[in-house]
Amino acid sequence: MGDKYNKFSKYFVAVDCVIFGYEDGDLKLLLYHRGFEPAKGMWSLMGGFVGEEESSDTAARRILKNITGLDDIYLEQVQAFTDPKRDMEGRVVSLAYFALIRIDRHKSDSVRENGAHWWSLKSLPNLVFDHKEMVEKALEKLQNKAGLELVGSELLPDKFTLLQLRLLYEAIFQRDLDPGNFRKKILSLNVLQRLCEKNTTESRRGAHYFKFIDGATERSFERIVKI
Amino acid sequence: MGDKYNKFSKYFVAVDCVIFGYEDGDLKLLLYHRGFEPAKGMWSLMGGFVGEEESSDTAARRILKNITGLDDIYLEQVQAFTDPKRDMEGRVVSLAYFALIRIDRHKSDSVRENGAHWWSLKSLPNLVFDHKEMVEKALEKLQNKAGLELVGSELLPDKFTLLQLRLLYEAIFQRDLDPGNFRKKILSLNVLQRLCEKNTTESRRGAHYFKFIDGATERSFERIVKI
DNA sequence: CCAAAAGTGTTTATAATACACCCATGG
DNA sequence: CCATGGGTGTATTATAAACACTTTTGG
Repeated sequence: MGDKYNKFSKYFVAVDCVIFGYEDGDLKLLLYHRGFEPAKGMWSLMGGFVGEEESSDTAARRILKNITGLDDIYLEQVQAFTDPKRDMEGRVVSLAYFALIRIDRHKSDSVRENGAHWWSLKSLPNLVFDHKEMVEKALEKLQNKAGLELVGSELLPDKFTLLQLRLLYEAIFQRDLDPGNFRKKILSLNVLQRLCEKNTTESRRGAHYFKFIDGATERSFERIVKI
Repeated sequence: MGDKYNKFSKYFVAVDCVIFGYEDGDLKLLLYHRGFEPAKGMWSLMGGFVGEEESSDTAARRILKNITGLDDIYLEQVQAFTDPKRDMEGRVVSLAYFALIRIDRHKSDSVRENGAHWWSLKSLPNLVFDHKEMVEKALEKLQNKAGLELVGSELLPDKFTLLQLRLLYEAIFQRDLDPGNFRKKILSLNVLQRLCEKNTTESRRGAHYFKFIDGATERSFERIVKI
């Protein structure tokens, strides 16, 4: 490489992952207890520095793999955070990502070893630096995505009831949705297949399980939740 | 500052601006002829490196001010481009921004001095590096914004006809819009004020000029163009 | 029996779309 | 007088939202 840019400054470049999971009717975030300075002992997003041979996407995947053991995680860039004073230990430009994780699949022991913990979105602890702002922007992005296509395959188990799917959407949009209208809307997308099996633990009558039809284009081009 | 991060690598951090303008019924991009290596002589977005005391937002504003002489430019971050090989001259992480410029206001002599030129979005030249991808992502963001709130005050002159506004929207969404329906939709937002003056140069009958009502919340919370 | 979710159907309100039609006027 | 955009009105269709009602079953 040449030296054309040598008069300009270089900075650390990090990624921070806003990791969404869904469990017990609650949208959750995977946070960890920082084991190093600065801000040692405080709660923070999962992050790390971008290596010389990798893009930020690759770095984010590497970090998620380390923590959760998962390879095929849905990942989307949120935005860059670049305030010169955002990290008191040095000039760090951080690229926020959001990830969707199926909690039932990830390696929970690896998560625990890393001092990580799932926190309900409704009661987050104080976060270091500008991580709270990252969470807010990531939630906006998630709402945007979920409003245009059916998420769920990235967050729910293989089979799930429409109640579970609706509760997920209510958690994402943080408001109630009409059960009847939601059911009709979702089924009209033709991306779910009803299974014969029923879930009898969450209602007396029992609700059919559904699964995503393989290969059904999830991007339905119809608005699922009006924004 | 400490030395906690010293084992990690540092990279150049740049911003590249996708500068939209509107003129003669055409959505245009301000590009410039690179005067330095690498890729000297090719067309490129306006860009520059982020300084030690500034955020990337500030850097983008500084660059836009240098080129156009304008201070109050609408600016939004698009996304980070981080491929390790995206710039052959060194590891440069670039943050793409999109800007909306009123061509009638900017300092055209300063633009010319910088070797810059307005190109119609319909016939762009080949761009260096990943700048074409930046333009595509920026247009997506612009469509998203324009679909949810009335842009125009950032791109059109102080007074304009509804024909001009519709042509702007058709340029942004790259499809035709029904004149009657567009008019009703726009006027129902109650953010435009009809002036007594008429424009008689673009139609025989003459069309009323409109202007944006000061302080009218532009974010109308109604969808202007369905996506 | 009753509460609670499952599942279906109906009604109303609102928004998107298509398009007809008259107006004004420069060439 | 006529082509062109200005401007208004209306019919049709699609979608969102509200909500009534019936079914099922464990406690």
